[in-house]
Amino acid sequence: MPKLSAAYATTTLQRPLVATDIVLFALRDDALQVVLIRRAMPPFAGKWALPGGFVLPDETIDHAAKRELAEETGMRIAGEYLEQLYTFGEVRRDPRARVISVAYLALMHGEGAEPRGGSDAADATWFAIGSLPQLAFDHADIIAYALQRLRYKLEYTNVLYAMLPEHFTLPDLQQAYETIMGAALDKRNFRKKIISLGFVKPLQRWTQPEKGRPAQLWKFTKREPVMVKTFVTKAGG
Amino acid sequence: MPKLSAAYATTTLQRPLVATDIVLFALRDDALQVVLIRRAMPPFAGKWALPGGFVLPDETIDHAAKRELAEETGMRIAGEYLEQLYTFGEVRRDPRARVISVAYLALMHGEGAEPRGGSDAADATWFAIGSLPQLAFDHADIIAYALQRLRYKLEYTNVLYAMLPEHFTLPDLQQAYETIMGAALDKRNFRKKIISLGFVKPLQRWTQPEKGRPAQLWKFTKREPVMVKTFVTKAGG
DNA sequence: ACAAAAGTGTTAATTTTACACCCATGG
DNA sequence: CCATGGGTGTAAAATTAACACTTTTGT
Repeated sequence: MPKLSAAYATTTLQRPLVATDIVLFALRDDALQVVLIRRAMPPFAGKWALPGGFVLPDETIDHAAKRELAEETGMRIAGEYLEQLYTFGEVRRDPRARVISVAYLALMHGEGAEPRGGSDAADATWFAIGSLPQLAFDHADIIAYALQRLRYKLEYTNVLYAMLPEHFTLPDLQQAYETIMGAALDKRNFRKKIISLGFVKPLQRWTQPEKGRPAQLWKFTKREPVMVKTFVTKAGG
Repeated sequence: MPKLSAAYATTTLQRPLVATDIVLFALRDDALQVVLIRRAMPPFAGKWALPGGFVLPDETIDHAAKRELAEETGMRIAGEYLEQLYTFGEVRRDPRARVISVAYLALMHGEGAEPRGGSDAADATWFAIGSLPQLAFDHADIIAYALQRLRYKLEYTNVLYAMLPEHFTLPDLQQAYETIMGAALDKRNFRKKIISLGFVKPLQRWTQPEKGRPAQLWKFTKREPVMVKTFVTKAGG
């Protein structure tokens, strides 16, 4: 194996370290929530933070993200959604050492998904986006960035498949959009739009509500990321 | 300063290293071109690669990107455009060691901007996107990703300000779009669109061409990133 | 029959597309 | 007056936005 350049080798003891932080969102109790852990170790011991940790030498960054999430919260991103967000590299973002963190956006459906602390996490639980505690490091920035990205993605992808159960009603789906976007949508226009995009298809099944008319159940046509076919300006003349 | 956890400290000698690679695009000779360097050192000595290098302990990643670009090519990203793209972390992407690379997208206007080799670069020059040489590492993937990102950005931002001179004609601007998107656009519709977006404003100056009618000069209203005000679904009902 | 929630259609406004000729200049 | 490239408008089509009543069920 060829050696690294002499110039870089001399700085070896102060190289930046590489970590990953995961913003795992789910819809719970009609709110967008994120999993946080209570840090067991300094710095910021006792403070809430995103799950995450250092990337090991023989794993990809994606793998580190999934592993740390599982270790610290018990949550697994299986058929759900995991996407690299951004790499945060301010020099003093971690008081211990120079740590560069590759942040991830993860989505899952949150009903019945209870995190449990583990590893470096004294505790782990969901927080609604609107009532986050004070956070360690630059994790508030990371969450804000993740939320912005999620909102953009809702506009032109089907990523919501990861946040809803396999079968759902259109009012459920609309509720999910509204909760995440923080805005009310017109029911008729919403339905027309979402159906015409082809993201969802109806089942021959209906809910059995205690009150009100039963709602038809739908499913996503694909449970993998699909983009709207925008983004091709037209030719001509 | 608090210490890192014992578990992580034991892996200290094989921590991932952090580098940055820069995809610097410019429009030259009616083509989208990218700066490549010829590697002076192994691995891939003699092969073409993106400019880039390791992140030093006391600099941000953005800074490392600018510094390495300057060292290896002599090019400076001043009032231009620099954006973090994606972090590439496959375990064996660098045969020397575990190297994680934070890739950047940089844009500048390329007329009269001649790179020169330096530092670890035996040579540095522009290549048209359509005729790239064989590339070291996963740099072909990185360029492909950067190109995709640039094309998306053209659709909803004014980033082209970084790739055009301060004053330009609308045919120049259209040509730039077409070159990057790889598609022809209708002249009248293009003008209506770009003007209605408010990205550009006309000057009271005209070109003095050798042939044909003089063209009016325009400038960008803002020489900083601005997004189209899309991305807000409407409320109601 | 009432309360609750689901479902449905039409019109106006806006945006996007298609398309062809006239204008200003230099040689 | 010709060649070259710049500049312009309008109508059709598609998309988006606004908006209110009827249906189904359980009690």
